[in-house]
Amino acid sequence: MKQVVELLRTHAIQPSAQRVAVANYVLVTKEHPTAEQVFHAVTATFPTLSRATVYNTLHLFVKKGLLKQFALTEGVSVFDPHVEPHHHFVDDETGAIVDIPWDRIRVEGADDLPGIDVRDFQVVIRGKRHRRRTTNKAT
Amino acid sequence: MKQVVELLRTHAIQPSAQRVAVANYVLVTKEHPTAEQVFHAVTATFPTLSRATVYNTLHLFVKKGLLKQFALTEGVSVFDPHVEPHHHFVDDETGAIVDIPWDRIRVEGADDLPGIDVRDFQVVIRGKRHRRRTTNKAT
DNA sequence: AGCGACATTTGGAATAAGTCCAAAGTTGGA
DNA sequence: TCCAACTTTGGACTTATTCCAAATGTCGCT
Ligand SMILES: [Mn+2]
Ligand SMILES: [Mn+2]
Ligand SMILES: [Zn+2]
Ligand SMILES: [Zn+2]
Repeated sequence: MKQVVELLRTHAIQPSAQRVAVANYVLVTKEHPTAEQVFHAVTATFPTLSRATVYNTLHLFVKKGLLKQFALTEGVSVFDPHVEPHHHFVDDETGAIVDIPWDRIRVEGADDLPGIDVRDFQVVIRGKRHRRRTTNKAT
Repeated sequence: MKQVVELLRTHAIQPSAQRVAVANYVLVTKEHPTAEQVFHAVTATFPTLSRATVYNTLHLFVKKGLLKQFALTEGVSVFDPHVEPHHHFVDDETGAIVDIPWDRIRVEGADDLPGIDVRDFQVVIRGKRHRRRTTNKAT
C-alpha cells in the first residue's frame, strides 16, 4: 500500500522494501505480535527478510513513535501499533492480548503520585474469556 | 528466622535449608527481584545454592501462593512477596519497581467487561522519580 | 553513467533468561 | 536401619534477543 510509504516518510524513516513489508503487517494488525510473529507473517510475502532486520525495523518504529513495545507475558515483548493510551486484557488461557478502550475504565489518582513524574499508565487485566457464545454473529 | 519455617510448613512446603534461605530473602524483600537477583542475594549466605534450585523454589512459592511473578520489563520476570492486590510504578531510568497501595488509585469498570472473567487487574505506571528531595542534608 | 559516502540488510555468532535432565544427596517414617 | 519419595545439583539445552562485520543498496554529485 502506498499510504504506508508516506507514513514512513512523514516519520523520517527511509521506506526500504523490507521496512514497507514489515510496516504493512505490524502497523495494521489488531493483534499484539511478538517479533517472531512479525517475522513469520512478513516472510510469507518477503521470503528473504532476515530476523535481524525485523528487530531493527521494529525498534526503529518504536523509536519513531509508530509502535509501542511492552512486556505483558514473561519471556517475550509484543508490539502494538495502537499508540494512543488504552488498556489491555490478557487471556490467561491463550495468551491473547486484547485492547480495552481508554474510556471504558475510569482511573483516578494514577497521575498524581508524590515524587513521581508519570509519563504513562494503563490498566492490565488478566482472566479468561467467557465460554464462546453459540453460533451467532458478533456485534 | 523460625517464622519462615512455620510459614513454609503452613503452605505445605518442606522447609529444606535451601528453601528457607531463599524464603528469608524473597519473602521479606520490599523490592521486586529477578531470579538472578535472588540467586546473588542468597548465595552470599548460602554459597552452594544452585541456580536451578532458585528457579525451582521461586516457582514452588508462586504455586503455593507465597509469591507473585510478573513481567513489567522486557526480558525478565520479577517476584513479589506482596501478594495482595496493589499497583506498580516502574521507574524508566533505573528500572526500579515500586508498590502503589491498592486504595491510592480508584479504578472503575475494570472488572465488568463483557465476555471477560476478570481474575485480577492492576494499574502499571511508568515515569521517573522527581529529583531527589534531600530534606536536611546538603550534597 | 560512475563514484563515494552513507544507510540498510544479512547470516551467523554471542548473550541472557529460563528450562530440562539424569545423577547424587537428603529425609521421614515404617 | 532402610528405603521410597523428595530435593538439589551442574550442565546441557532452548528461546528470545543483541551484536557484528561483510555485503548490498541509495543518493547526490560530477
Ligand atoms: Mn498464603
Ligand atoms: Mn531472553
Ligand atoms: Zn494494545
Ligand atoms: Zn509489588
